[in-house]
Amino acid sequence: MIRWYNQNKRDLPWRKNRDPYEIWLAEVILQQTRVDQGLPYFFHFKEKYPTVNHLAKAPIDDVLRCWQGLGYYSRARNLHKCAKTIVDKYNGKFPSEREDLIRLPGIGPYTSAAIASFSFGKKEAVVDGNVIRVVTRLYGIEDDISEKKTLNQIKIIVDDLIPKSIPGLFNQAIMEFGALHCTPKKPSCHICGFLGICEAQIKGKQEKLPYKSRKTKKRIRYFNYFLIKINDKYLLRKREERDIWNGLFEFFLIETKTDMSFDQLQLPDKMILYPQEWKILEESKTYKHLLSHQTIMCRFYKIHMSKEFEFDSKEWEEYKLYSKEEIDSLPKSILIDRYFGE
DNA sequence: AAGCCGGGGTA
DNA sequence: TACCCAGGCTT
Repeated sequence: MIRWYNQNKRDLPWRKNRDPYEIWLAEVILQQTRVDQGLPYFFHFKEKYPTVNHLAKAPIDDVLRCWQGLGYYSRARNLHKCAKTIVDKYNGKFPSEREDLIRLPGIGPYTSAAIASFSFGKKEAVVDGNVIRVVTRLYGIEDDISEKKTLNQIKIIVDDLIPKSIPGLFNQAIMEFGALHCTPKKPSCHICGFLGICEAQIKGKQEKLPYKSRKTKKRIRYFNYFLIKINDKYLLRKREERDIWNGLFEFFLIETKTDMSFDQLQLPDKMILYPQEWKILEESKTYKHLLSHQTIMCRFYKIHMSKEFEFDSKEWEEYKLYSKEEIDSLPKSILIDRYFGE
């Protein structure tokens, strides 16, 4: 495995040194994210926030804006929380023990082992998607990886394999092997050093493993956004409920359970009461925005409002006016950003 | 233990 | 369309 790694490894920036800040930043960015997708974000974060102190001092909206487009935005909020904790409780220095690291926000079983082994040379085995795939194939484990006991079984195997002298190198090697060689589809078995040893390959089951029972079922939601512009400013609010895009900004939203035309929407009372004070200027096409667990069907309506219109009812209280320049600097979903960019 | 949280690449 | 990605948090 290590021989393969030395010959085939990618030249990745966070492998250039053992700085725990860089390792941590890279690992959090790469959670459920491909290296190619995360790479530009890593460079941007490192440039804008050279140390954990810079990151801790930044406003959360700026951090989220830098994170925009990466998804799973709780990662960005926890990244920021963690930076503050490192500065406040650890004097700006990352702890080296896994049991301390795992208590920090956004750092779980994988990331704690990654930082401890890569940065501090600790013998802590990482179990990520790559390791799960490599191990279930090599050992022919057909158990359901949705179950914790299967993951524990994998952990025991890797704990036994990981060498005392070079734990970090081994962790890097097995993950890189999974990412580049032992891939989910069409693994490179024909040129594999484990040919004839790998249980999955011997049985011809390499693409059947790992087996996962859990399937995420999708929910369809209908978003109707109103672009309300007054004196060159737009009405936006920050999403703060337990839902997608927590912490990101959006236009005035009416969500419906079914596909509805504008006439069918339940408009705010003030708009029903004073129909002469507003009108629709434009209706967008329907955008289909795919998330891994939801499908958002979305339409944007440009609404003209008279300057006398009063946003004093409860339905508007979360919303405030922002200039175009301010909106550029605010964190938004890719859906909003794309539409507004047009 | 199960459900939730994004966006993009690939077959 | 379905699955996956250097997972973690909440319930």
